[in-house]
Amino acid sequence: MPELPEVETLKQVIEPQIQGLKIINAIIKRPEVTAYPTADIFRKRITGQTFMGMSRRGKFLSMHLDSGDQIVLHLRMTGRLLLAPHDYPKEKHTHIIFQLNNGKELRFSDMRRFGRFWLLQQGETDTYTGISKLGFEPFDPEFSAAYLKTKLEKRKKAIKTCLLDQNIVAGIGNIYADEILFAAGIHPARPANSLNAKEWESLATAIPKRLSYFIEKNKITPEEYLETRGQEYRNTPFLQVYGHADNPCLICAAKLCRTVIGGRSSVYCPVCQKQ
DNA sequence: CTCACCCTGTTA
DNA sequence: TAACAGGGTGAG
Repeated sequence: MPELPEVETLKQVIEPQIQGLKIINAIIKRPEVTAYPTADIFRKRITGQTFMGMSRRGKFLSMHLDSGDQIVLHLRMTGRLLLAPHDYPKEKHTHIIFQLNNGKELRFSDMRRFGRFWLLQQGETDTYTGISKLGFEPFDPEFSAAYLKTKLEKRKKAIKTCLLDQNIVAGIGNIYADEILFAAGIHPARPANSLNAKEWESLATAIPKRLSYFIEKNKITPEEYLETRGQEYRNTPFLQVYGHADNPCLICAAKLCRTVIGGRSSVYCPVCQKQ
């Protein structure tokens, strides 16, 4: 489900609601969703701890606890996090329930079970979540056309594949890669080493611009979020190319094309994004 | 690089 | 019934 804007939305909705609440128990129904440590150690260690805040890095979400421990979560394709009253109907595929001291529960559900939790203990070096290998945040002041160019100008891979590489820029997924490349006027299959200076600039501008636009469009109140069960907080009506294959391009009215790049479905305008 | 895989549900 | 789905990893 989530790319950077959705994880950011999730953080903005959930963080103010759990701050200062204590975990009185954790029910881990599917032990495999805790990648590290084991479900039993995970549960014992966090029980009794208090949520201090949340932070996002790329598509990872970290929940900071009072001891300095961090619960790290990656939602992958279909993971969801929902704060609900304890008697609120449970989603199908609910795998972890954090029971809180105000009668509410923070619940993780995930139909495809790809999502993963880690517990980083206070003072421990993170060698397992992958966060330490991530590239710049798109909103990092050091992120720039020069950075992209330096990292990618020798690569022959399709530029879209490079945008999906979390170790270059963190947080871009399949939908927003297409939206970004459309905004930048760059064909998704262009080899990275074929981009010119102007195109690196367009890309470096489009990345934070498009992502912040979608963060804005995704804004949702806690009430709406609960009502839709955390499912529909991506504002698909604002997507310009993804999911619009065969429709007319918003700029030139040419028919949008669909293709597969790096095994991922890709939509682009054959006129605005020349090969 | 491509492909299979981890899973289940939805759509064609 | 099969293809496809917003992610990431590991094998070949």
